[in-house]
Amino acid sequence: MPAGDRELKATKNRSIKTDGEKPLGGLRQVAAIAGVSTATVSRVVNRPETVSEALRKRVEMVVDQLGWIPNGAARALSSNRTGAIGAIFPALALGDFARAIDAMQDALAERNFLLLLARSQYDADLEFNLARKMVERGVDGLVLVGKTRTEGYEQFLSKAEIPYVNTFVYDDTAKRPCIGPDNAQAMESLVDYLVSLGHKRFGMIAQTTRNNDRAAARREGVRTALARHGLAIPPESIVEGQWSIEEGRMLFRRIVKADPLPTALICGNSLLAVGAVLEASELGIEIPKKMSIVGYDDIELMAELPVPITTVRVASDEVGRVAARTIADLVDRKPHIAGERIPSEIIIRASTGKPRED
Amino acid sequence: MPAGDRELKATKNRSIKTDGEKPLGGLRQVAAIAGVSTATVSRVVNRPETVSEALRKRVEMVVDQLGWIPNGAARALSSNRTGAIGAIFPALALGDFARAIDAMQDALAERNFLLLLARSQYDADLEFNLARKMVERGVDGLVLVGKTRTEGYEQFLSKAEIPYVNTFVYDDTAKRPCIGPDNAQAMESLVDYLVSLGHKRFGMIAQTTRNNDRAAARREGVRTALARHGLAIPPESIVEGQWSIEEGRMLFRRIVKADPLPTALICGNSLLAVGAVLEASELGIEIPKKMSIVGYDDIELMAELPVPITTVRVASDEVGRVAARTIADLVDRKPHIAGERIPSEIIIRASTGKPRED
DNA sequence: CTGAAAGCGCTTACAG
DNA sequence: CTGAAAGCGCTTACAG
Repeated sequence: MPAGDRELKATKNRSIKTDGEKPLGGLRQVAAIAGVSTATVSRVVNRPETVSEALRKRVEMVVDQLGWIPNGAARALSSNRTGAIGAIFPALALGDFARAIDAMQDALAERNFLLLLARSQYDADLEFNLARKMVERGVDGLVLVGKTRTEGYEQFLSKAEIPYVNTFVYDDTAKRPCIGPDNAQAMESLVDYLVSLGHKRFGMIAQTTRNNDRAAARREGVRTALARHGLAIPPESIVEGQWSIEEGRMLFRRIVKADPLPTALICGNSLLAVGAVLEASELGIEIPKKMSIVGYDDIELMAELPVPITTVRVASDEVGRVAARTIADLVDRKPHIAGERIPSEIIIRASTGKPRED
Repeated sequence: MPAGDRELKATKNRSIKTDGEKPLGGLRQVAAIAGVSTATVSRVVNRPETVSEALRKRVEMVVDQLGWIPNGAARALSSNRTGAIGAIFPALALGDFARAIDAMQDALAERNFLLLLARSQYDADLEFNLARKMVERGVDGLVLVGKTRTEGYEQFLSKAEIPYVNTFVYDDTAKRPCIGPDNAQAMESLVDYLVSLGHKRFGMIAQTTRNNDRAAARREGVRTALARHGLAIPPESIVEGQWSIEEGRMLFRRIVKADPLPTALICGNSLLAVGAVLEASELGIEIPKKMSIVGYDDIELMAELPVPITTVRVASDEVGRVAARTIADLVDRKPHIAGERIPSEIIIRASTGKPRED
């Protein structure tokens, strides 16, 4: 019956049975074999509770037997929902981010979202680009880091009407939910702690603040707290790097050129602190006897070095969990929080102590 | 003209001008404003070279002005292509994987694919699940780690007709392209090197081989090479862990209970090696004078410790780059390689030397 | 080079 | 609880 086949192909295929040579495929085949409408199959898959027990079982059997996997594109096109959340992080392997990502993926899975990750390398253009691609490809929401972006980027996000949250920053005046520590406050506490030990001469190996409002806030926090105590870091005792041990070492060699030497050195992140401590030991500068050193972000290594390093620990897994919950709520149009200040604490280890007397 | 509106809505909307209150939106609106067909707009976006200069410019202006972003779901549904490659890694922050991921994302972007990442925590069920979700959501291809999977998983992949590559393993007999180092061979070389220094008593802090055929191959490589030299590791000198400094420390304490002490200790990965070296220094065991220690996978830290650690360095960025190229070729139905053996080398540092004489 | 129109595989009001 | 059918927003033979 070639003529019949033609017609099947040309008009909408309405046959219930699939005896022809053209396999139906997909949901329609499932419906045909189960002897139900495509609507019913769809309901069984998406809202099984709305379907009678008998039909549900029949359809589920056929689905299993055929190994049918719904076509996500078709589903997304008709439901206007992809089930995916995109997240763009500056880096995936840095301590804080890695912990947040792990927690976020699990939390999103519980809400039945798939997490799609990309890394932007602290490159604003690349981030914008990735966001465009993700939106274009189809994500229901976005998890971003920081709250500072170009106007074009902001406009794009609002024009695309895509929900998003800002992470690793906290700001209760922001338009979008911010979920993160109070970066400035965390550093102020750290400075207060050092001042309470008696330190007056500070140095800093800062993390570059380019495309990084968290680092900028932390730097500002240091400045504020010192000013509150009537202190300041002399220009020659501030250097700037990114995030590697090697850099920490190199910059530490610059720091020790200052005379008088700072008694306390604040490092902008964990790797810079590790580098500084390792270089100090190589130079025979005893830590903390000659100098106290602190970092930011707690990675395992900091606790394991011969001189464990005092640092700020952010509950990054909580950042990930709350971000997941919030973006899922936004997408599901459920009530959601306006933001959350994630706690951070100072982990005191052996790299800090009273200043030397000289 | 409410009746007109009704009709616009009920029948297919064919009006060229968009004066009604219902905005057209999307590609159709672009077409209407530019005064061309939707086919032309689609061509301008996807294959601009097939469209005349004049029309192309006109359409591009409208696209820019409207800020139109194509709907990925619709595009995927009609073109049967999503433009995304999914990658599932056991972890995203481990040295080798992190480097591969970075290189892969960039290489895929050049081929106009978006990389979507997920991490499986060395959990076979979770990985299968993530693969299902990715396929269901829509990816054109998959990058996986290792070559061992359950039959169900294999069947799913072939049934879904989704191209994929295996990474961090090399096997020229495998059905799918394998792109990675020869794990066994790498370890054999490392053992040969240690033997050439004169070592005869070995210990091992192995990485668990559960859901990890790379670790299994490396362990087998150690066994093979030792056997070739008529050597073997006594059971009490083999312990097993995952990948943390803390574990490396703890397991090292088990290793040093053996009598006689091994003169050379092989660690299954970088963090275990770091832990071992740090613990040795804490126990006052001089490295390499009392014991040589080696690791696998070269992370920055290994070069920066007081005693830099000899290890195997895999060109992981090359793994990422070649994997990207291969999966893109597969998806684009271009000629592709059958696999590639990625080079690895032994990086000799201060943690290895001649065995002690006792 | 360009357009008219079918169709990709689902979901979802709507009606019963 | 279930089904018939429209429609989601693109791409792509096909025809000119």
